[in-house]
Amino acid sequence: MVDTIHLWLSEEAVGNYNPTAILPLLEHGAEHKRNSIVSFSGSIQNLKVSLLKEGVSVKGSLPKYLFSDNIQTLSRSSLEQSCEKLSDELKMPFSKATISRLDIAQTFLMNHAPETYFNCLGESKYFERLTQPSSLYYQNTQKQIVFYNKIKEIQKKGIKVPSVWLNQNTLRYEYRITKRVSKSLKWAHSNFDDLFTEKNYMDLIDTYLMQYDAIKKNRSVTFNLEHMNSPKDFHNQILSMAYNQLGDEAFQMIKELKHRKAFKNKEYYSRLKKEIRNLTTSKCSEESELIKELDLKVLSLKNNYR
DNA sequence: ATGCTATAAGGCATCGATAC
DNA sequence: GTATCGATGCCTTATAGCAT
Repeated sequence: MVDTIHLWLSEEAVGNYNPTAILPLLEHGAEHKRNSIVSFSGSIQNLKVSLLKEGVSVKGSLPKYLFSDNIQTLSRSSLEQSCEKLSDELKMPFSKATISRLDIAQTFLMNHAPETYFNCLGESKYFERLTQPSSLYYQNTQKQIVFYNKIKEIQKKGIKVPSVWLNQNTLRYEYRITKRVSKSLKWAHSNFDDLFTEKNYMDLIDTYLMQYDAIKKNRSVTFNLEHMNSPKDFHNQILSMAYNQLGDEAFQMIKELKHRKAFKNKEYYSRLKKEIRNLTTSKCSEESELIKELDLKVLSLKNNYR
């Protein structure tokens, strides 16, 4: 579940903080001097560590740190284990470190090539959708959602593909909170040890699933006599087909209308959009097989609670 | 169906500190 | 020195809920 993390442990939280004593514990240790301010940097395994006068910053992937790859995702107990390992190796209490970035991620084995699923994943409120050749991004200033081909990414980095993934379609879905972690999760604070409680761990999974859910899924619309019981149904199906054909264009048009202040009241724009959403997700449209498969696989994470 | 309002979420400006 | 990053508080916007 949890992949990359950024931790900050302030000098007060450490107690007897002495950067020079910790430096020998790091690999590739180096000293930096700028404007007569001295700091140190180095790493333990894959984690990048900076020792500053004000405190310690640690950045990197926790499952890689604990298991040397991020195929496995961290359970709640292994999260706690990674904290103990880190605290042990650096001899500092990292359970009280604050989290400044948190990535929740999972790799799914799919029936088709990862890229084929991108088209079914439409807009998401508050995010800008950006397509790349082998990845799909949703961005705003504090969060990021990414879908990508995990094997391709591994190969790009020149790492050997793990045997369990050979010849598999690996779709990775990541949800990254890059700013204001505690606010985003609605927690009073976001220290490392806040991740270990059952409630919070479940929060992470819920948030991850909710973000997936919030992405509008593109459906295929076909004229369907089954659900046609009134003239209104007929109209609605025709409308729904038209909107489906327009795709995102309809929403762009509403944006433009809004820019021109075309409607009398500001809430009309969101209501119109909601109407369109309802229409295009109604009975007369059909969920694609691809989305059904992805839905099933992502939502099955609920079973991995705890 | 239409209008008003509260709420919640992200954006933006700013500040202080770090990185280069 | 300047560019960048993270935290914070306030502002703006989208939307849901309620009332007409």
